[in-house]
Amino acid sequence: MISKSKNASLSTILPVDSFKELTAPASNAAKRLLDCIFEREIDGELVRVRIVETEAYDQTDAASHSYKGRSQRTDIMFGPAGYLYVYFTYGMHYCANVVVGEAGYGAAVLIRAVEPLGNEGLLERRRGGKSGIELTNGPAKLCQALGINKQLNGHNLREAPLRLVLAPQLSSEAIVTTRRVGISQAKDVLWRFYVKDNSFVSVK
DNA sequence: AGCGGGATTTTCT
DNA sequence: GAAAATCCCGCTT
Repeated sequence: MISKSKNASLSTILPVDSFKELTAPASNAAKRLLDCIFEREIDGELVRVRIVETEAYDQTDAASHSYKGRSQRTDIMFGPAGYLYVYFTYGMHYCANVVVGEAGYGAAVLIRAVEPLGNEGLLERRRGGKSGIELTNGPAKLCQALGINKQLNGHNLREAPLRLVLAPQLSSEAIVTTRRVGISQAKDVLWRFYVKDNSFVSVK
């Protein structure tokens, strides 16, 4: 039971929701998420990975699932920041996004690549024997490696079995900005970001 | 090293 | 009915 102190201010008692830093536009949050950590519990084991490549998608952007408004599929994108949006694509693959921005604004950041921080044996098994950068250097690859599927759509990233832990903002000199991958609308928008010189980045 | 096709389901027109 | 925020394999240079 937490008792209320007479003297302590409210801000020292209540935990700060760090996900409020994931503000719109989605491009802002996409840069903010570089270098941040996912902690995934799977098969009773813990795997930590570092985000090294992201893409921004928001409702002002023709390439975004949220562009044409809320639907059954995109509903989670219009919720508050800090939840997972998982979609299925090309008949085979899942892709993972972090919902960003205020509730009511449809925005999310696609996680395109992560760098494993230990326990790579588990990832290798889930990836059918692949190893090294092939474990997680693509949006569907990292979902397979981390066991992310539609069951985790709408998951709160403050909770097990998949937590997002924010790291300090990466310096702008360490971030490369480019066009997004695999889209046909809004091709020239520079909303893809990755950690400079990181070998896990999917497309250089 | 680069190109082409197949896998296979959700979503919207 | 077609396209899709992809990946992998096999064939050709």
